[in-house]
Amino acid sequence: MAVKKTKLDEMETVFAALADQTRLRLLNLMRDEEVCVCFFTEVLNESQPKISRHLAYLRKAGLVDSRREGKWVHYGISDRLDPMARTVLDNVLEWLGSQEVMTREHEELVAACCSLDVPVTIARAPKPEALVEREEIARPKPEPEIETYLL
Amino acid sequence: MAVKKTKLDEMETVFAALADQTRLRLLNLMRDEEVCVCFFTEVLNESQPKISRHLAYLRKAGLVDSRREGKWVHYGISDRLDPMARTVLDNVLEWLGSQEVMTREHEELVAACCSLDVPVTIARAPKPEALVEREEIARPKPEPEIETYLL
DNA sequence: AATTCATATACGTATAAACATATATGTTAA
DNA sequence: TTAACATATATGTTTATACGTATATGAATT
Repeated sequence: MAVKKTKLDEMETVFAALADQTRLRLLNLMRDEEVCVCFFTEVLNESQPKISRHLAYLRKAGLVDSRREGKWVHYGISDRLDPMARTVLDNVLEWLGSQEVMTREHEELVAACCSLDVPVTIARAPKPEALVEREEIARPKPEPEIETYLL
Repeated sequence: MAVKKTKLDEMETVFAALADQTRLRLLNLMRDEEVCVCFFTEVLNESQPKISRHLAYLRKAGLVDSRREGKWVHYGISDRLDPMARTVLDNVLEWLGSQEVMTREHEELVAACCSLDVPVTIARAPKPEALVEREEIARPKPEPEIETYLL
């Protein structure tokens, strides 16, 4: 016997999910696309259980979806949101994006994806595709050309 | 020694304020203009202390302002909101307005302002101006004409 | 000044939520 | 099968929050 969830219930749920700074920071990082848990943990410099718990909260609230890829789990903003919730979430991301501190954290994520010198915890983790592409565009790898020349 | 409030703090505060159904219902009623506390209590059919407490929460969060007029106190949406918060709140009101239950509650407020047969608790309370004007436009009073005719 | 009316706040209780630490669970490699 | 890696969940503690009931506070009337 499922309890019917009203729109007001949904509103309360969505705003409760947004009423926490750690969760806002998580949403900021996954603004462009899904991100692996280990990257959240690394960039936000928070404990793994804490990050995991907040991600679970966001998922239960319906704001994000998760996908497992072997040992790795990715979280991204849900593409099945109620239009109203989607609008509010867009507002949130814009508000976050207007803050230098949040912009900097997102840049740290980008840096973590592009840098070759990263902690072992994320060294082998699957990187967000869009950010990896940015790497290839911004920094063409010199190694392949050198090797080809030697051959 | 005031603690400096960051934008992330403000976001958390705003969304925490929105994360309660009673408070959402209150915002819905004051969407057009300020409303006297007694009308909130009457229309939402909730206890006075409960209403008062939630209004205080909204005021502390900066979403609403209050104004005393003798024995009566009016609450309305603040006109000094951060633009980002304002955008979110506008979308909240739109989300609320899309719900039949919320539309009906707002209509109850209008009815309470226009009806001549109301509980003594709000019979003498100052009515929201915009809604009163709507009364004059929508329902011209027949009594004044009858009285004038008798005279 | 006492009384009435309108609203704010106090008090006690129950529930929810955030957190650090510990541990369980799921996947992969050896 | 065991061990390593990545993530989810359990546990105990602290803090915040919502609520009903009671009371205090502020304004107006008598």
